[in-house]
Amino acid sequence: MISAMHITADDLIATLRNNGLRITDARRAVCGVIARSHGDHLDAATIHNKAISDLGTDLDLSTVYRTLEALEEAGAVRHAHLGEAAVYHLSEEQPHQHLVCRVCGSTIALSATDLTEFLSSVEEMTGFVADVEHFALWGVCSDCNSS
Amino acid sequence: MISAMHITADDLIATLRNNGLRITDARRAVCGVIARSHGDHLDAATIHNKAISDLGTDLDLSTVYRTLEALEEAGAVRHAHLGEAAVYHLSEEQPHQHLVCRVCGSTIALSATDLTEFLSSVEEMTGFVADVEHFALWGVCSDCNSS
DNA sequence: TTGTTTGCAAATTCTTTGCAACGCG
DNA sequence: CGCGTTGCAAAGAATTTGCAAACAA
Repeated sequence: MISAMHITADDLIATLRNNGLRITDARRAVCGVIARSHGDHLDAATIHNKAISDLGTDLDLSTVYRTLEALEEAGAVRHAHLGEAAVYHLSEEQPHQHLVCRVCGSTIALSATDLTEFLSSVEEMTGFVADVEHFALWGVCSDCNSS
Repeated sequence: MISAMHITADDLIATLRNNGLRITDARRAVCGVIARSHGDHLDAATIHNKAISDLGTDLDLSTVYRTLEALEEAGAVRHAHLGEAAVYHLSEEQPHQHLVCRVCGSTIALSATDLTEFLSSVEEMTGFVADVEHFALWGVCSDCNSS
């Protein structure tokens, strides 16, 4: 199993191995980038770039996608849609709702505990259990609103 | 101005005209489809197909995109992201949050009045004014949850 | 007429897939 | 060694763009 507090690249690699997958340099690199990303949500292109510079050698973008898919299937990673491209993050991260400003593009993270009441009332009304992480909330931030 | 209760194709066409744009068969057709869509959120491909069958003649998809863009710039139409493709709807529609089930793909609409409390608390905490319409809320519906 | 729109084809962006060569276990 | 992985190149899906011909005003 995985330690709950701080996931390392080795934890992710162990996850892959435990799912019967082989460990390669490419996968080590992607796991390293994700593990270091704590808090950040990175898109495939960014992960790709970081992995290449870590690795020193080239690495195909499709391999990055396939590794992320494997990690997601293993339950260690999830993806969200905050804008154009999908962004990836560790699943153990505390759930939070992203608020993306349509004017300036800035992103605010709102802890899911602040949403508890809202989410239970949604569930009560509809039976729908929401995953706030997956899609951002679009709107206008206070800075852009006041100007 | 536009009547508040029920927007017609002519209203949309008038909006375009008032913005200095010319009225063409293609634009009339797209406006017709949008005006009839009341409540539905249609993607570009669907609007394209409906417009072609209304029109009887062919119509390029890029023209549909350009017309939708013009209507959006004029403020009469907005788009949202509920899944893969963008969906378009009249801006005068009552704001509602879409709940999209990640398992079965079904969509529930939740009126924004049910969200009022939530939205004001978000605004209070962050100054962020949310547009619930733009992104769906992802999750699992009650049917898929119970099975 | 004249500047706007359209159709067409091609480019873009993000993501997925087929396949032969490669390499982990 | 054998089968899972990779790189590469090509396919895809949604959307955008350049351009010459067609058209509204």
